Amino acid sequence: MLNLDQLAAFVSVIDLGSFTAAAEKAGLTQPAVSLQVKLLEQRLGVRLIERVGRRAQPSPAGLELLEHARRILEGCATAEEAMAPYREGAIGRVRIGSGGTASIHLLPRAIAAAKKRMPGLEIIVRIGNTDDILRDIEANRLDLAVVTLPASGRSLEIEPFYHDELLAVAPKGSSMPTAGPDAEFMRDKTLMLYEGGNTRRATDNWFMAAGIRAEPAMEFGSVEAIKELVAAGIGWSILPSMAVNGGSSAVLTTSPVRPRLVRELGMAMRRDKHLTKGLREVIRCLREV
Amino acid sequence: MLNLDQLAAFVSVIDLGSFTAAAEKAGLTQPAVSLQVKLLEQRLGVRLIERVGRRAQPSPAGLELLEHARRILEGCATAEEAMAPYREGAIGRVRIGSGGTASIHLLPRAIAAAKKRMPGLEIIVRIGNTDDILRDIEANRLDLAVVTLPASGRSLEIEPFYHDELLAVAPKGSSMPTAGPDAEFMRDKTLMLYEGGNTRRATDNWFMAAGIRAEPAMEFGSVEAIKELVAAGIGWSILPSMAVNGGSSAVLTTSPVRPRLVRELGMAMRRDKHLTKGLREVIRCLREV
DNA sequence: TCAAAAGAATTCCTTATGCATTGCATAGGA
DNA sequence: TCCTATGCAATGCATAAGGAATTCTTTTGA
Repeated sequence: MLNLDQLAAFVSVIDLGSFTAAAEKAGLTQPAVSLQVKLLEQRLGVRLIERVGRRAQPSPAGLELLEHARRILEGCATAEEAMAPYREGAIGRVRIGSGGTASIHLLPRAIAAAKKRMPGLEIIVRIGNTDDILRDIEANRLDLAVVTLPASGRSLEIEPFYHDELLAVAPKGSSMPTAGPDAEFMRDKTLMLYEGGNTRRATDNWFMAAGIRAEPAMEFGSVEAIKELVAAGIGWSILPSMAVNGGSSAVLTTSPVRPRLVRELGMAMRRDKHLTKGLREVIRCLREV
Repeated sequence: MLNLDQLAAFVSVIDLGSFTAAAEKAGLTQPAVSLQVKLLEQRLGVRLIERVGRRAQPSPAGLELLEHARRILEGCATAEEAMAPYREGAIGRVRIGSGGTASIHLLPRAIAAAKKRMPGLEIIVRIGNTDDILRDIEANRLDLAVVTLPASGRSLEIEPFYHDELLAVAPKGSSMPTAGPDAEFMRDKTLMLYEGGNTRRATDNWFMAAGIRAEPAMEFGSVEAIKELVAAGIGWSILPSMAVNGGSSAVLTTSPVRPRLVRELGMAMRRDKHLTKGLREVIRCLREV
């Protein structure tokens, strides 16, 4: 393999016309530079510098190598410069996987905060179900997951960071028990439940605890669609508070259920994940939400 | 100053997806490669490889460095190669790719002529199909290709240099129309055609022009094999004249077909190929064939 | 001003070892 | 029966220490 120090020494000698001068510039002694050039010549099997009289001039081969060498050295400089933004943290990429609800109502805030601190940060959000996302985390196709707990995986590290209460949601003006509706109360309603993995499981368990089996009239994969349906008076639902705490109070009536029902969101990463500046920033912003 | 060994180690690890594999390929131990990459990362102040579980993947920064590194390493290879013609003693080496027929009947003459002028010239011939050879030309694994035209490639320069007529070939003593056999005449014969890319295509077109679809009884990848079969009286064929103009007139009857059918051979090189003395010589001898 | 030789310093590689992840096997629970 | 959990062997990378090789400096000569 060629050696960049040797190439640089060679170029410098030609440019300055002297081994001694090149040595001085490089902070070395003259014999060191002589040796570098000599080794390069040996390596290529070609005489590169004609030591004639006082000035060091390139041989024909040296002349041609000069062009190549300059290009190579310039390429190295360019490469080094290209790395600087990454070092400063001015550039980076964080790939986040998340369920649909969090993507809409929770991530944007965190992402906005992170972007404010690191404007060059590139953030990619992939929406999917928990299993797929965790698989991508394990395969390092994603850097960070935001999922509803519980979640497991031997190579994963999971950090709960947000409690989100599930609320009973009814059309505007519906009568709601003051202590909050319980399972008994809800069973008579036309129920539309969100067909998300852990969120749905939590809901089922809540009914189950009261000895009731949840029998939703409809199941939807989209919280937003359910909100529309409830607002239209089709029926009731139980939805994450983060999804209904926006401007929807004008068309929906919400209340905590009895006993209260909370789902926990967590961040998941590979245990051995290397924390880049950008990733660290995003995690910090998520914790602060 | 950056270090080419480190860059090469880094690229190799990414390409092979493993430190251990890269080490093996480089004839080193795994810790050596780990160290190379680590030093490179320290030097640039950036994480380059995500050691995720069992696989090694490039980080965003690594991905960008990868492009630079490849360019730099290729530049080094080019530079080294450019020095070869200046090297004393070794006159050079020319790597030629060619189809089977040309390799047997055309190249030897040209090579002999070149060797006569430059006795020290080292010549390597690789036989293969046009696609593979052109790919090797583009990748600079070959210096010069001799292929049947048409051939194309963005980075290739192609120079036609030889017209080779395709002849009808029959067992010795077969009656041949004086004006030469046409497609109509040939269709009744037991046909054995050479299964080469452009040569075969030219033959098909010749039949097609007469409104006849070539229906060979057999197809062979070897012209020599077909000659044997024709000589044994199995059937007729249409073969490059260069393949049957040798000592085969004792066992074969040949004739130009009507209308005449000619295939064109060309030389192909990378457009930016540096012409060494040896390469120039070989090209000259090929033109003179 | 450059080249050559000998000793010194540094770099780089190898061996040995530890830690983490992974895949498979076996056992337990819904 | 299927899914989940736990233990074990295997694999791959990181680290540390010793040693080989390279590369530098000093000195001297042309």
